[in-house]
Amino acid sequence: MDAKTHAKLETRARIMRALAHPSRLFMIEQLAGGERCVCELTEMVGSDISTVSKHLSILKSEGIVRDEKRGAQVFYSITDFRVLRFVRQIELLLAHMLENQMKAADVPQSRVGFAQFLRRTP
Amino acid sequence: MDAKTHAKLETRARIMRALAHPSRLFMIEQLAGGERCVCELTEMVGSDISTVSKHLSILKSEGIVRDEKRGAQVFYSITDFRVLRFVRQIELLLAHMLENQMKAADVPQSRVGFAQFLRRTP
DNA sequence: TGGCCTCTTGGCCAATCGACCAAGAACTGG
DNA sequence: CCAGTTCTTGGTCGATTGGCCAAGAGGCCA
Repeated sequence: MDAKTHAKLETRARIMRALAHPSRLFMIEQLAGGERCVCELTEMVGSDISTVSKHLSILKSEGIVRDEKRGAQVFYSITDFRVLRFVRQIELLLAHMLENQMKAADVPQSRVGFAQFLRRTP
Repeated sequence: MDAKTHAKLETRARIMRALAHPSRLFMIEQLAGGERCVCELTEMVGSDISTVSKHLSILKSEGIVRDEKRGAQVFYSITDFRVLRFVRQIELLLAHMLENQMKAADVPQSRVGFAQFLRRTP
């Protein structure tokens, strides 16, 4: 693995890591509906405000969100809504992977459809 | 944040976390070219074989790769190639976010194009 | 069988993460 | 100016991560 390749993968990994936390994903979903100040997000997430602030700074450091100070409040918003499409794709990915697992399981007579499987595992 | 929402986000986050490591992303890229046994991947990554094995088990536990034992070797392969498209999308995302940052920077006379910017920061 | 190869697992350790609290910076309104 | 609100930052602490080594399971072949 040469240095250039490693640098590129390191960058990819940093983005992934920034998105790899439920609270951060939650805030991104909330910001999909428009900008929010830190105290609003704190209320929604339910953690300490300092925790939320740090989560936001992680997202900001990766360029995923942008902040704008207005008075005493700081409003955060999504810089590129494509990131939203990106994180939501995981749902599709999961569905496909589940489907593959079903196939691999080699269910006799294929009596268990994917839809039924999904229904049974909420 | 209700329990159902949290569970869904937790799942998304787990996938992200599994992908949030340079070596794991590297192995996924390598597996794009077809199945590989652990020792081949170890050779490519350059870490200890036990480290590589653990990385693979993380990817496997999230259903991203599949393993098949043949003799003394264990061959890993990608379960759904959509995951490849997914991780590669980060490049596009990054490009768009950089572009946004350029706009936000409010460069006078817009003399610095995005392409030039990219060239200057390898 | 015995030695070799391949891989996984457990143990250990340093580094990082994520939570909260406390302190303080910055703005607002009385 | 002072009190109150909003937010960030530093500190601390337990949990998790990621690396290597050592041990052992399991397959292959002389």
